[in-house]
Amino acid sequence: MRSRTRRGGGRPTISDVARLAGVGAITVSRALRQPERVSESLRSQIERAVTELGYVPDPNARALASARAEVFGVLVPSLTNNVFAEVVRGIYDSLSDGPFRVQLGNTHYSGLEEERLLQVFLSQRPAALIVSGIDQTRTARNLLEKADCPIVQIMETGPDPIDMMVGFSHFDGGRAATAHMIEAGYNRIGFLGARMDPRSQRRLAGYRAAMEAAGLYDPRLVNTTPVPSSVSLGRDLFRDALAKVPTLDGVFCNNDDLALGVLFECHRASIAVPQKIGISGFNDLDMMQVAFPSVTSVTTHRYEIGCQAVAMARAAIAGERPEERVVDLSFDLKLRESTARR
Amino acid sequence: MRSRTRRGGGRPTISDVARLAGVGAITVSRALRQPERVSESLRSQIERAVTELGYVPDPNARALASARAEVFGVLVPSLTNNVFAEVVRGIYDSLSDGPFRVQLGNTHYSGLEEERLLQVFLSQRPAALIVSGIDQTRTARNLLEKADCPIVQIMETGPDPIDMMVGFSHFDGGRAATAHMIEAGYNRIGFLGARMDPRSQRRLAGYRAAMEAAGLYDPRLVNTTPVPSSVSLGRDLFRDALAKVPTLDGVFCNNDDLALGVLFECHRASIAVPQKIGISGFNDLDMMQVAFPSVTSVTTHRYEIGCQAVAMARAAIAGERPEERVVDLSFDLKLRESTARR
DNA sequence: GCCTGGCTTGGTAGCGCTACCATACTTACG
DNA sequence: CGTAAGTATGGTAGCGCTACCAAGCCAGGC
Repeated sequence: MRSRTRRGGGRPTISDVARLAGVGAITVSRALRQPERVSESLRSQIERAVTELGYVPDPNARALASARAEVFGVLVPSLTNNVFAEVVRGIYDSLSDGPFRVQLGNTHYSGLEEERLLQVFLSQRPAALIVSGIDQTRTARNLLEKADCPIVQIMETGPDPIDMMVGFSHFDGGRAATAHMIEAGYNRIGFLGARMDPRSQRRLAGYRAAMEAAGLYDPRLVNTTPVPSSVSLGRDLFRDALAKVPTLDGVFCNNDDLALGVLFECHRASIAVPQKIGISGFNDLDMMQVAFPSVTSVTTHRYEIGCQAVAMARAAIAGERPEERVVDLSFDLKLRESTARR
Repeated sequence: MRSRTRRGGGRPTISDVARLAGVGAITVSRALRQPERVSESLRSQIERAVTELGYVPDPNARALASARAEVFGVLVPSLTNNVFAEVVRGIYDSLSDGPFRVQLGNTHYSGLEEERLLQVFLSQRPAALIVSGIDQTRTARNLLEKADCPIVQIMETGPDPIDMMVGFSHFDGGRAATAHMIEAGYNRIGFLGARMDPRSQRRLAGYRAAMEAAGLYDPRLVNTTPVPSSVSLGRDLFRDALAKVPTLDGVFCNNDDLALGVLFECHRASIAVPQKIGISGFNDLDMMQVAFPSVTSVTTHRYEIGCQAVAMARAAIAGERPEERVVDLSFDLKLRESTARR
């Protein structure tokens, strides 16, 4: 184990390549990083030597020498939440054609954990940082402002970006879905919310704005819990809501998991959807349009958020900082059977 | 942008700490990595200096000097598949108390991509490697065998581990679910499979074994596609299966997404579950027990697989290589309403 | 013919850390 | 009291790479 033979286990180094190609080490370095700055003939010689030796540059040595690691630090609050999984997938896919690696951190929705991970990430001098949300703690924000690399805040847009932002308005999403339900003829629309992170809070605020605008707001309609979201939680929250407000005729759910739980519970209790109860979700997972009845939801462009964040960061790294520092990718309200009362 | 002021932007180095604490740099290094080898008094002096300067070691310099990065390389075929998301979560959670970072790679179910990522990961000299599946290409296997770090193959068990293994038998899982359906009185049980990666193939083999043992196997019952799994695909495959074999009275689905699609389609087409059609899934996502009717599925201990893989790798790094190199975490068949024909 | 400026190439000196060895000081033992 | 075998600390020499600067070469303009 860990044989620690000095000389790194015999892996070829840049000097080995240089010797074989009959050039200086620095020329090999250049040929690999900026091929256009090396003459055609030397370049092909070097390429041959690289292939022959199976040379792969050591990213650690590279990072140390250049005081910059080819790493994108990515901080998300959850690894299993499909929304963030999609964002992360977008990031990975967008980065796969370049030299950059991804360093993924799971904050578990904790500001403290975010600060800790930021410290760890920053110690590597990443090429860019992508962080979720716009509600960083004071300390985290300070760390980010001092970091000399591009920063992209994702998932939400808002005023006062640290550097760049890609997302959409959760408030508007919540309001649009709720307004649609009101228009569809529902009056006693409950709000079901799990976890209640800042984005959930803003969806709730959007719900409230729509309800108040229609003169329908009633705090007894709001059902939230700090517990993480799940399908079973959706069922439970719905049962509670119905017990508390028997006249309930619709629910706007914080996310699709909850909405699915509501839908199943309606099936089980033989509550007609959309006649007796209307259901709207948030995020528009694939299953929402397959469900029976299909479920109204707010499509969020999460994969695209990941791609866009990477694109902006890469532009900034290349010195072409985008003019628009805040990009709003918006959302689409998908109207489906679950709210088609009339 | 990338100011590249030599001297790394003024971050304190180990020498700064050493100077402030009035000790040698190497003693600081030791105090941080093996505190027990430094005297009480010096240690507290050093700790004070570290705090005062806000010193954070540079992992790149550390990796370069010690020829070993404190990184766990993790290769999974998908980031959005809940199964792997859970595994990855287990890995992250288990690693969060130590010095190790995680380097995650998405192979997109491609052997070639796996080889490429392995090259990239290996160039960092990771502390350990966790790879999904047991069907690595010849090249990938060679790379792994030559890598001088612990290797854990996860998700499946099988003969001939490269180093260590944690998983379960997909064949047995598929057979158990199918056998249960047969016992429950279903005869014309279809197999619905998406993606058909090696693990899906083995679940199919398990299905086939159970069907053949009962004298019920009929190739026309098998419906597979290389297309990635989704709820809508489950619906489509089910429709096809039913069109092809109108006497179909049950389906064993490759995974829960497909099963959910089948369930919704049954609702939509007013096909009674479990009377007319029995449904069994695989993986047991949270929603399966909430669904109406609740859906029989095979619980796989994916979070635990991640934890166990890390535990074994860490033991190996510490020189305490576990005696059992192959750990089978098995599965649980959860019998629910969707197969309760009688 | 000489100088200027652009291009290509190479040498030197680290980046921040740790492996290895050396040194001082201690304790145990004959 | 001398020696062996620890224990605690420090110095030196890199790890493999790149930033910075220097140098050589050519073309073009005076």
